[in-house]
Amino acid sequence: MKTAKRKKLETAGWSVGDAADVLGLTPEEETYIETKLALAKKLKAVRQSHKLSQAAFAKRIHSSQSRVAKMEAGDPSVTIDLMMRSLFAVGVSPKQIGKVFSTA
Amino acid sequence: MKTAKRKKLETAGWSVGDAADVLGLTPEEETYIETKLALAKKLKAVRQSHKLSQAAFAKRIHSSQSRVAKMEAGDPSVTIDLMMRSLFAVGVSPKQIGKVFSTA
DNA sequence: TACTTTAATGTCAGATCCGACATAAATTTG
DNA sequence: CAAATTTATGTCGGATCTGACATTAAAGTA
Repeated sequence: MKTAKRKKLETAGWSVGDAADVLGLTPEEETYIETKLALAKKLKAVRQSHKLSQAAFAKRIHSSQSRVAKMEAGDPSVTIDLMMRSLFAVGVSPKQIGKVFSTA
Repeated sequence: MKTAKRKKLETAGWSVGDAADVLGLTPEEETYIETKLALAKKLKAVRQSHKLSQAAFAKRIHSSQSRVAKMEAGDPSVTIDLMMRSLFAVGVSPKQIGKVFSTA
């Protein structure tokens, strides 16, 4: 099943650059996952730079610890939408997010 | 109601830069909407550059004409997620999308 | 080591989103 | 102008996402 495949891929410890070439994912799926992982990384970096636990960060963005963990893991159950809204909520600008994509 | 307010704002012909200051939206809501409108604009530009009708474009991205119209209008019922996946589906790279954000 | 804090994983009900359809409005074309 | 094409708007069932909770695993501390 496709979702399972994705999950496996995402949680298996791939670094941001290399999710691409592995299994039968379409190019757009690969790109989507890479983008998500790049945002996940940014999210974690921002949280840590504020010296917040996942629980504290969750409170800040009106979410829950478990969902923050899933965001940072690039879990299939979280959307880019939520990640971007979370970044906005802690003051990261679209321009800064743009840089994340340029790196992806 | 908040959603209605958003809809009104988005469909009232605001240009990309100035959704910000109007009604009782939180800064992150404003940023979210601005980002969405920037993506909407990009989506329309890409579609037109390919000389495709919304219907033809929809077929290309496995969606429907009505949803494409809503995407290009920045309708509250569409997410940034869908817009980005649509852009990926027609070959726009994350880097190119990054530029869109830098402009937002 | 035991204790504390933090992070990861699974699940679920309610909320939101999506494609599709119908239909109306607008635009283009002949 | 009328016909054809394209775009806009409203709605809805099914699919997906979200916050919350429970539980476990891991990391830090005394």
